[in-house]
Amino acid sequence: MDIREIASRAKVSTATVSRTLNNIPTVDPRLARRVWKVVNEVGYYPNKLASGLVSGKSRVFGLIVSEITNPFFPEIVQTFENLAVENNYEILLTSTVHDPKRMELSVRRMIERRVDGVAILTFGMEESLIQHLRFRKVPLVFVDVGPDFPGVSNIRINYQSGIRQGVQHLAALGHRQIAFITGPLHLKSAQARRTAFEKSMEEIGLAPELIVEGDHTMEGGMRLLTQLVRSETRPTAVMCSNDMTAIGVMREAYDQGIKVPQDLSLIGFDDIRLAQFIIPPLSTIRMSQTELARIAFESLISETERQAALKGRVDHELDTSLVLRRSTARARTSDVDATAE
Amino acid sequence: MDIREIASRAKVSTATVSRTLNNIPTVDPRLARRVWKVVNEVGYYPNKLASGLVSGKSRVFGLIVSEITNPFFPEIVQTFENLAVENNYEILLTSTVHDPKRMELSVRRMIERRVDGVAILTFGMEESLIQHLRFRKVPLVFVDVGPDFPGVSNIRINYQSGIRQGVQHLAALGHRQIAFITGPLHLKSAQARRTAFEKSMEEIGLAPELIVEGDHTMEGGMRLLTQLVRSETRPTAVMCSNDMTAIGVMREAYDQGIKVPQDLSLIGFDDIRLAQFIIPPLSTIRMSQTELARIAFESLISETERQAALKGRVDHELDTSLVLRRSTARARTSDVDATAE
DNA sequence: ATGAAAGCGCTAACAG
DNA sequence: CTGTTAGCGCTTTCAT
Repeated sequence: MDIREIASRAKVSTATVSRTLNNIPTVDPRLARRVWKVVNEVGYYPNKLASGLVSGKSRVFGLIVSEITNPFFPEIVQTFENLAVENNYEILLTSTVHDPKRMELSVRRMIERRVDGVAILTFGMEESLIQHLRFRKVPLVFVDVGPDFPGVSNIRINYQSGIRQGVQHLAALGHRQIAFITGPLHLKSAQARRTAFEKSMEEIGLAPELIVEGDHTMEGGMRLLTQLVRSETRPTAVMCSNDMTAIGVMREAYDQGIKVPQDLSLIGFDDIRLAQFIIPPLSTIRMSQTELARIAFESLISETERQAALKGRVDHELDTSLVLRRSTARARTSDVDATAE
Repeated sequence: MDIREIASRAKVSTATVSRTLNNIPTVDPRLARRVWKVVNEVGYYPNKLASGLVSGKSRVFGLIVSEITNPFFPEIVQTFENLAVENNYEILLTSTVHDPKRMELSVRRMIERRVDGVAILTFGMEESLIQHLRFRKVPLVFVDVGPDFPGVSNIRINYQSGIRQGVQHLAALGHRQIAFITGPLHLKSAQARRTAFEKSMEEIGLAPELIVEGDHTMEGGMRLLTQLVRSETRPTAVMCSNDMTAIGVMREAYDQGIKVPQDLSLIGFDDIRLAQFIIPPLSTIRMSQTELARIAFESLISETERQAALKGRVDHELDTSLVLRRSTARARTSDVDATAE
């Protein structure tokens, strides 16, 4: 069942069938009706491989993530898919699982399928690979780390806004010994979070001294809590570079009989869904995953539909902000007294 | 840059280029080398839309899930993608978000992109939609609910094995009042779990009386724990039809000052990743998501590569089993005494 | 073993 | 506004 068959049954040309299917407004409504009738009767589904081939538009957007099982991503993928459906696109989902080979393969797969744009949400990507995409004029959108080329856009995260709120919240609760567990510092996003923490502390006259390097995993959080708790100046609150780390901290605290939030206040980062489900619900800095996905998708759409002439690199902004749940509490006054006496 | 360009640069025909790229063994190694050399030099990536169009094989498998953000699915999607990469396929991921329109759209999208097979992991799908796929001879694989057509395979979950282990574990711990929170009973999979529970209880001479209908959400779990706790025969242990429900129970128990596992033993179902992260780590019945994905993928591959003649409906089996963590404990002897006196 | 050539199903000029 | 027609880039007979 192909377009010719429909054309002959509806007694029009294939061009007319194509036009009606694509909602070109210039077709005579009477012919259009005839076409739709046949299309519905025979259950005709146009072949997108064929139309993509000839039109040069596949109507597929690539989405490269680091790991689908990383709780940060499902929400993003879902939102991306929702938007794809609304806009009549498909999504080609690919994960790098932190493997350079796999990353290269991702790019190759995108090109072979002739995607119309790709969102790269891996927090880091080799520049040589990007060139492959740019060479083919595929619109690209990155988070934070996009290189400065025409046609590649960036979503700049405002880490400072949320982290400052977190620090000030803790300070307001009477905390002075506030620790920070970073992410892997080879990631720019992890560096940015640490810097934001340092700045926020200094702003209010606190020394950002209790900073330890984590790895954005639960295991890392567990290990580092142990380390922090043994240090000379034991923190009364800890902020983490992501939620999984905070969850590790919470778990280890539980195992050691340290009560969150009574004995230790805790703030995460990202606001993955899981943050609401754990006990106690985790206060965290939200970096909205649905917003992120939406911005990425819209960037791609607008870049795709723009005339080739005025390809630009647009910077988008995404704010972060504190969402309070139940993992923070006032610093123990007894501690303060003890120090005071 | 197309196959003709490569052919002319390598001084061979396009047919030879095509053959070498597809690893057809009959090409002269000397020619093949020439071709590969040019391909690599110019960075040629064959157009899969074109090859799909002519060969009739898109090398895309559809994967329909109910919701990407449902913690049950990310592991499945990741495994599916891993296997796709290994086998040189892409995955067309679609979610129904419990919306019949969206479900219909999913099927349409699959057909329009000419997928070579589709795995339907939505626990329920209208038969009329399935016909669209079957009409086009697209191999299908379902979980539990696949209709009895040639070319559609089924993965049968053995709910009984794991649920029996759970019940017996609880019984061995001295529990007699064991409640069960079901899923939405319009789902066959939820019914099957309840039935398995009833049977397991009866096997050991316990009456499966404390059964309440949930909805597989955390909120449902919270609500139903409240209800159970107020009932005349208050349970000392509860099993849930899925992990999210169990997490809701745990959360509500925490809020009410009921300690898990000391005051209440709890067992979930699925073994989503989250089960390990919550506090205390949740004991649950594992239905391996990676295994499920692997079986689905392999079913599709083998059905795709089979000669059209011998299309069959293969049934696959997936076992479930108890994984013990820290949400169960011995029933309070004081309670038993109290009842005895 | 290799090449020439005929399409796969569709869109987009172009002509009418 | 509609139809004719020339491809899109590739695979696959069919000859050679």
